[in-house]
Amino acid sequence: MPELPEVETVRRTLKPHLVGVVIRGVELRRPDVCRAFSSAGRRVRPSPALLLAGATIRALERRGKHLAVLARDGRALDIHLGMSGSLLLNPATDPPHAHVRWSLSRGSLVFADPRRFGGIWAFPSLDALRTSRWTALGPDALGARANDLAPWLASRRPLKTLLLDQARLAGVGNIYADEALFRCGLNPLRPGASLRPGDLAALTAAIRTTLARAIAARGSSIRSYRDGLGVPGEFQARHMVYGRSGQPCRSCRTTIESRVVTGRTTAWCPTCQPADSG
DNA sequence: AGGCGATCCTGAGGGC
DNA sequence: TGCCCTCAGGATCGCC
Repeated sequence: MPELPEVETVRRTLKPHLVGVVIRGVELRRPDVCRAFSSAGRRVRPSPALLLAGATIRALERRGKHLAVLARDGRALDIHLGMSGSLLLNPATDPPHAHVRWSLSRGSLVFADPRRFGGIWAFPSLDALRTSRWTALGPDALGARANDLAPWLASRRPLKTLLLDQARLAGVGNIYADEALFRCGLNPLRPGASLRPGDLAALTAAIRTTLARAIAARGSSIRSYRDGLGVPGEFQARHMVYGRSGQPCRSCRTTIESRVVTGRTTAWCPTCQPADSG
């Protein structure tokens, strides 16, 4: 479920409640959603200590769709919400599939993930996290620059595929790829190599604007997404193409088309995003 | 290189 | 009511 705007919203909603807080204990109800590493980089068995038991939380950071929880003593967690994951502060009752629960000096934090495509990666240092889990991530999409997209001009892959590639640009998923392409009028099936330099600038701006507006609306709640306090987002009401296949374009009334591209349902307006324009 | 399908999972929703 | 099928905000792996 969560792409960059949702993860950023979780980060922002949790931050004021978590920074400076002490983690009293960690309950690993499903240890298999956790992967832990030693300072030598070796895979080790996850334990409460590796999942920040006893730590004071120093900061929450985000890169793409990854959320990092950093402790004052250096320990670091990388949390990925996958398709159905959530991080909830002080839930009244535990949500279904609550796999990890942190007891805090004030309250508690729960990681739940029904489909278990997400998970928690524990590292002894932020450096270890950055040089392993985050090393293959491209620049964060929220600050995308035209230069980041320049290599796309040499690719024959469709724009949709390029946007989903986290190694090129980190944070864009299925919703915001389609929404950003609509915003700049580019057809998702066009190869990167068909773009002109001006298109790169327009696409870069569209990515940044789409993500920023989605964050301002606190993300998109299609079915299950909630922020760190359990509140749904509101950006889904403003989707122009995602989930609107067969409905009239909100700009020109043309019927929205859809097709599977790289395994993901892709929606676009054939009039606003013509296949041959360029 | 890169494209494709299968795979990891559970749950919601539609059709019958 | 129940069963079966399809689909879902992600990412990885093996195979051509």
